[in-house]
Amino acid sequence: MTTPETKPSLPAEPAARDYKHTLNLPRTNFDMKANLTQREPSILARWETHHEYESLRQRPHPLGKWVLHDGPPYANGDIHTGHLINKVLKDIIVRFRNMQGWDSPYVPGWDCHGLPIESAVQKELGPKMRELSPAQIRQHCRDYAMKFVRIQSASFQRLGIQGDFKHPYLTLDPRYEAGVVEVLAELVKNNLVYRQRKPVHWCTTDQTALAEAELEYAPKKDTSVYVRFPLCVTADTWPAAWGPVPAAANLLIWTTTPWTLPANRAVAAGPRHEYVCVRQADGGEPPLILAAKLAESVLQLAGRTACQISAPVTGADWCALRPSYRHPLESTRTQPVVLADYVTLEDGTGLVHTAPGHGLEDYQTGRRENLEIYCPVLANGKYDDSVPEFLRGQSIWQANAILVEFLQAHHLLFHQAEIDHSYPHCWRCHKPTIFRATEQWFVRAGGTGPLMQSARRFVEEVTWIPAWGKNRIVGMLESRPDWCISRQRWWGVPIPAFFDPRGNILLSEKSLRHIANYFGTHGADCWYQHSPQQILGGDTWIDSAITPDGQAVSNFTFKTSELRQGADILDVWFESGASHRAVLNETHPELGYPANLYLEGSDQHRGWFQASLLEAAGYRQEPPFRQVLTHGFIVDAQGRKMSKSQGNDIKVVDALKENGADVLRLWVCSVDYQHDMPCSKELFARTGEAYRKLRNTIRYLLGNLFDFDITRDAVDPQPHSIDTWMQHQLAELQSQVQQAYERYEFHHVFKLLYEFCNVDISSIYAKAIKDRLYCELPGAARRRASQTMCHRLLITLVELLAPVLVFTADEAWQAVLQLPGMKELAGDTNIHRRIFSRPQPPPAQELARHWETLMPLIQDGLKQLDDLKRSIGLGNALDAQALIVFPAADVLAPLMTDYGPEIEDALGLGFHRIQPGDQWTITITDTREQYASCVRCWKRRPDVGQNPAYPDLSARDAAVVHHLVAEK
RNA sequence: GGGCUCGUAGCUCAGUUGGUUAGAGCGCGUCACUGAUAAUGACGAGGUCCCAAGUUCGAAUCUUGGCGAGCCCA
Repeated sequence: MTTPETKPSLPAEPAARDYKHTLNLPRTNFDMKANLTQREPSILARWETHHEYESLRQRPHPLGKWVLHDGPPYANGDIHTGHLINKVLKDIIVRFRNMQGWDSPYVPGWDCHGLPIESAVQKELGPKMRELSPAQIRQHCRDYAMKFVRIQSASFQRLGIQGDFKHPYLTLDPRYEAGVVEVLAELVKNNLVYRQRKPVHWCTTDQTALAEAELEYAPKKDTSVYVRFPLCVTADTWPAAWGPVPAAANLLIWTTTPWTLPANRAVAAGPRHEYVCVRQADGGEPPLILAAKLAESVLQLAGRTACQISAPVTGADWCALRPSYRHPLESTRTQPVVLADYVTLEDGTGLVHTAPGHGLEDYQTGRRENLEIYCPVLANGKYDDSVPEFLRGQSIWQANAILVEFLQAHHLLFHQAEIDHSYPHCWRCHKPTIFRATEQWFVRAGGTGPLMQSARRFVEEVTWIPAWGKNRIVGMLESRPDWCISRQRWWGVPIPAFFDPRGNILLSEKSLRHIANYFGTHGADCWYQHSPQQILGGDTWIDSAITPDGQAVSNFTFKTSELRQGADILDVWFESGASHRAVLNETHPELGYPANLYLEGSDQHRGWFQASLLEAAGYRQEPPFRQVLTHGFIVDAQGRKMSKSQGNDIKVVDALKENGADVLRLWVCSVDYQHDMPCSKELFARTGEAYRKLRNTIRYLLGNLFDFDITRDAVDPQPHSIDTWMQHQLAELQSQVQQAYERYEFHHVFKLLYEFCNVDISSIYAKAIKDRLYCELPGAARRRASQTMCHRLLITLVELLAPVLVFTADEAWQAVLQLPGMKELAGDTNIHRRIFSRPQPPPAQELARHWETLMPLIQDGLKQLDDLKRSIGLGNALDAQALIVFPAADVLAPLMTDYGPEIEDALGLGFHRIQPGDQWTITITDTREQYASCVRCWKRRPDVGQNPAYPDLSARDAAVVHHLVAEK
């Protein structure tokens, strides 16, 4: 192809060459080489200067509003392949919705608070951090977050993501923070928030709560003890299978943390495990109760032998009798044996010492069984005064030895051993951590409460794609406990509770609404800088109060000068889960509640989807989203997860530099995102090849339209032509691609378009129309009809590819606008502001059916051509002819004078003959010895030289050239 | 250990309610063209449908059990 600017003026050469100038060879400025890495940034710059996003918003939207609400990525680190898949999928959706005629805005967001940022800042600051005030620490965190918002925003835009990047939503925006507190106010209003003790990881050296991410696991030596807990033996709690009711018996438990024994409040048994009563050889000792499977090994460990083991009873059957025991350290306390699913028989005795104040599972059992969440350990790791006297004021680390001594003295110690196990340590001081119950804020989200009921109803009202997403979230809701929303950190939205010196707490709907307003103006930082008087705006505040024992009191008068602010912040999931309020209603009210779609990785069933659903269920009548679409995770070429430590991760920034955004976007489009997606450099390279095919197809179409003015030259296809076949294929394609978009099946979009370019256009159609495009008179109806089809193909392809290949479609559209007549007709100077063209009416079904007869014939012809190539070295199909035999009675028989030339061209032959007969056959023969070759069209046919004025031309070419000469 | 999910040519994907010899495109190999030219066309070779057992006249498809992988929990 030559570009329009460069018309080579060849020197006078042999006559054969001269005819080349009489051909209509393709011309275009649209380069074969994409050069995406250079071209894309300049296209972005043009969109920016022309305010394309804003002008898209102002375009007419016949279908109304359709909102995809962005889940906020965490403002930490460069973008990775997870961002790539997520953001590109979102962008494809938003763009095709806009092109369908919806008003589909996109407001990107960032999750800016939370531990990872606080930790990163802590690492940067080092020991210096301890000298900083909370407000100063928060400022560092803010700077850190904003830096990565900028970095990620630039990367997203470089990927061609279109949206309101000038006005993103940020969870550290004061108005967002206000929205979060508003949601809290709604939940408080509906009595869904309470305060209670719960065990958290605790460092007794730093005297602080720790998050899971702040723990380092290291080997630790501990004393493990097997302890006798005296069973309360009664006839109706003693299973018959265990034989005669003894005078006394002991439960045998095992623990590696003897210091938690004072806080024991239950013993847990597994419902399906079997328990037995073991009577020992040395008669004096009361029988022991433990799991049947472990009985022998435990006795052996202690060097004992059993003389009699009873029949077994399952934990469930046993607990149905409501057995109880006496606390080993306080014999007046009677405590229950309860069931718990997590009891295993891997080690221990199958009976688990349960201290709800010192373990998460224990805590959950405690909540379920209404046990006291008892934690006698102070922040510094020493016992308080509620424990037996010999332990008071002792450090728990020393208490182990004291307790072992005590147990031994009271015949409660069955056996002890030293063990070496992996144990959590504080990442700062590297000392062992403990679980310690502290006061935390909760949302009543678990169980069967009203919030859960509402959440379950919401789940039914939402369309989950894929459908199993619903199962997944239902499963999670079913098993979830109440939601602990407080964290003992700095970087987040404070839980704005005030405490008076007597422990009364101010956290009411009224106070929260007031504070939300205050945060909205001053930002949540004011919590650490302003006094309660300033915040509450007066000397007294009359409101409901929560008393130290958890009761609600109304009309309580707080003296603001006496109040101090609580130090807890909200769980970041609560923050992002509030975006349906903070963004859809507060910071970007143009979006509106609810959103049509949330789209995130499948991990968000537990994360953002659930947080959003639960919060909305606490005070809304309608779920925050109508559809939820999930995608899988990126894995490497072997299907393993990507991780920096394994070194198999792909850097998006590098991949961008190597391939360009459109290739990465095409890759996202080409994979079935509902499952895991393998990703590697090689796969990007492969996608690059597919990209080039799409690009070249567009280039071919453009090149053949250089002299075609759609407003003047359009000609409907002749019914019995390959154009009509193409029109049928195109109509089919449009309907299938539209359907695939609507169903979010983008890999089908890709496959449909790619195969269409490869097969329908490149292999069949483009080949068949070459002769008429190149050799006929420019204005010949046959040529114009094919150009008309090329034009339709071009517009349709560019439109259908536009949501995916955003840069290439833009570039192609600019070339389309340069075609004759297009500027006036198209109107839209930007493809991305267009609404999909309505499909041309498909041709009559019978015409399509004709080609079902002809295509196999063409296939057969190709095979014969290949055979001739091998057997007699026939190189060019133009040196061959076809004899087409058709059944005389076939419906196609009268049409064969039309279809004959179409078959000739579809096979790229020089000549053909048609002949009635019994059945369809095609016979290809070599004509090199038979006919002369036309020097213009290279077809070898009998009519070459027919016109004496042009002895080296075929009849058609002679006529064309004659006409061209006459025109001059 | 539990919940959800996946496993079909080298790659990306189709395979309807079980039904002939499991398909497509790309890639690969060979050839052709040199007027889509760092492009294009043709032909060809590629599969233990992850494995095993079961149901059935018949299984890629249904059941069970493994193996491998991912996400979320414990």
